[in-house]
Amino acid sequence: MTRSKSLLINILRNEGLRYTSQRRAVWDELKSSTDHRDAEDIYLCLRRKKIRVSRATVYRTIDVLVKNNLVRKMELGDGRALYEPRIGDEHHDHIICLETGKITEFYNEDLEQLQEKIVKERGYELVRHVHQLFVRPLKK
Amino acid sequence: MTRSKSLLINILRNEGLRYTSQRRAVWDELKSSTDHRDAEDIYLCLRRKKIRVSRATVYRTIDVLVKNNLVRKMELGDGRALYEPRIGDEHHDHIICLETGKITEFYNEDLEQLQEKIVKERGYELVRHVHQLFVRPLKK
DNA sequence: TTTTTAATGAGACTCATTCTCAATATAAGT
DNA sequence: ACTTATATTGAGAATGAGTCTCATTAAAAA
Repeated sequence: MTRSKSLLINILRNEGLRYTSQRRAVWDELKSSTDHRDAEDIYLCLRRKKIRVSRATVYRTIDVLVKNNLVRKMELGDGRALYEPRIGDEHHDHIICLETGKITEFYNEDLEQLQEKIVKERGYELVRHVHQLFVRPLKK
Repeated sequence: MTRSKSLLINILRNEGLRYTSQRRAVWDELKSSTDHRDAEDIYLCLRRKKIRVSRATVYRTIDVLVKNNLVRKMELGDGRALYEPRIGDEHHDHIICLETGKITEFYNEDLEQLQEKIVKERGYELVRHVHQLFVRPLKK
């Protein structure tokens, strides 16, 4: 049994959920690439591979994976969301190029601490954050 | 003619758009409060005041106002958006309390500069950014 | 095995938002 | 002012991501 397979089994067990072929397939598909993909893309790729799974199950499974930090959800702000596998990865935010659509990841410790400080000063504790930088290539 | 009325007229002129009672009504409604409100709320408030306007026009008008910086759009990430008037206001981001739903605005110069630095290092120019801190009240 | 209970799939549904297009209103031209 | 040309509007249909329902199917327990 591979490490990531047992990882999935453990997560499902902790959630009181069963280990099914569909859940395995969704997780396998997600971790097959480090791209940022939407649920529809995952669904279509599985169907193309002749794996019987429904959209509902793809959405339901991704929710479980996100909740258990196997997958990171990135909301685009217009109602769409992209997902990427978190195979032992560090937290990061995204730079989205408006011209090319390219998505770059970034992480900055000062920025993280600044956020913590800002909410603490106002009597809050940070649960999660959304931080996206929409950019254009610098003209030379 | 009030300052904000002529402001709207100028914006519409620049966009090659006509000054209509509906567009005036949407802007009047938006600037009547500094709250973060959704398009449906604007629509319903106008209807309650017996102003004849359609949802389509509310959405269309808000888009123009956002494009011209009379209104700030805040995307909640789940497909909904809230709007607030920008009457000579400074840029700010939002802290959203997950328990009470309360929205607090914040602005931090260091954070703004850090963002600029992060994208510049990667050969980009910052166009806009989305930054939301989802929080919980600190337990005493 | 048999039983119990959870998971699945097809498609209906939701909800914010956008689109369509005939009817109407605005601004320009005279 | 009046007419004309064109932009705007409204009602409701359409969209699209995501969720829900519930009869059927599949895991796990007994």
